[in-house]
Amino acid sequence: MNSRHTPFDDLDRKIVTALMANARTSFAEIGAAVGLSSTAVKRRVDRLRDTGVITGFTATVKPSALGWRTEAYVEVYCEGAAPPRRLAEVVRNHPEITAAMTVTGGADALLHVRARDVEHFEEVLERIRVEPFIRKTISVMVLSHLLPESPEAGASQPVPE
Amino acid sequence: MNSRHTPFDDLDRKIVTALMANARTSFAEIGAAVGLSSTAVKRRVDRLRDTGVITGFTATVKPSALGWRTEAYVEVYCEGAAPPRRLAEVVRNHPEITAAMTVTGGADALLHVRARDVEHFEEVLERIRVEPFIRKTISVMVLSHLLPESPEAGASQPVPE
DNA sequence: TGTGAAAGTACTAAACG
DNA sequence: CGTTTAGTACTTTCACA
Repeated sequence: MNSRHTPFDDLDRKIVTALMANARTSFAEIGAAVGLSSTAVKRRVDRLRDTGVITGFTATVKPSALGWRTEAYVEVYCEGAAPPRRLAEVVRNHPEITAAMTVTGGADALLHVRARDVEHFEEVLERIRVEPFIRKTISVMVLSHLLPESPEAGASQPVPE
Repeated sequence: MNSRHTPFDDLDRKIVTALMANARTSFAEIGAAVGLSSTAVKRRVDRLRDTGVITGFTATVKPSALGWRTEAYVEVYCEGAAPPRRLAEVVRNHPEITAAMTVTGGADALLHVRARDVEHFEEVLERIRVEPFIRKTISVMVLSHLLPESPEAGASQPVPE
């Protein structure tokens, strides 16, 4: 996971693009497309993983198929100066939070939340609101997607239905 | 891509979880973990792909390593009733938009935008603002992440640095 | 659905330009 | 960095319970 500035050439770009399109493409097939032997491709992929450019390979799944049918963004307003370290701890306590970041604008942080349904979402919101530092939240529910959803594998684990 | 309600048991859940953790795990290894032969695992994975539960396999990449160093959410306000169909067309014209959805609240839509830097982001914003229907935008820049970033492979293609 | 066997591929490491 | 070679492992199809 060495994140130093290693050179990153056109071949690497093409390899990364191929693996993003299909993480199970064989090294030989990638090699044929970029003009390299399969072992050379493997060596580059190993290096891209070591340097932290490629962080993993994941199956992309339709969240609704796993039982996550409700999605929302929650703007979080904190008491006084919000220490990002403490906020990060709070965020990790709630598995339904699939992304969280500090932001510019009126709110201190923005959370992306997935829940089974609206009832579940309300329960998550209540849990978040009683955390220390949290003064106020404003929720924006997602109605429909205008682009095909990106994987977002990290936190969307299957839920029992 | 048949999205019918096919039964989805514990075995399927475990297989999906294993493939989300590592899309290159062999069928034999998954089988050993869930108590199935490799051929049985393959058959289930094939079915999960056919039914649209698993939509693909992708490499997860650190966006900053590909040259995307600026990230923002853009709330979009439209003129009159915003037709989602037309909005979807607009959104597809800008490759920097990595996610887009209609939402509740004051705004009509929320866009997730990635750019190389602030200058590039400003250029994207200007392009979006001159689209028909768009009346106003409010940008929220992402400062830092409180959770490890999820893949989001879809639109983050490598950019030349 | 499950299993095992067999054929074809792919992965990986080693040796070398 | 690149290549080829060679052994091992994985995938895939097929026949069958």
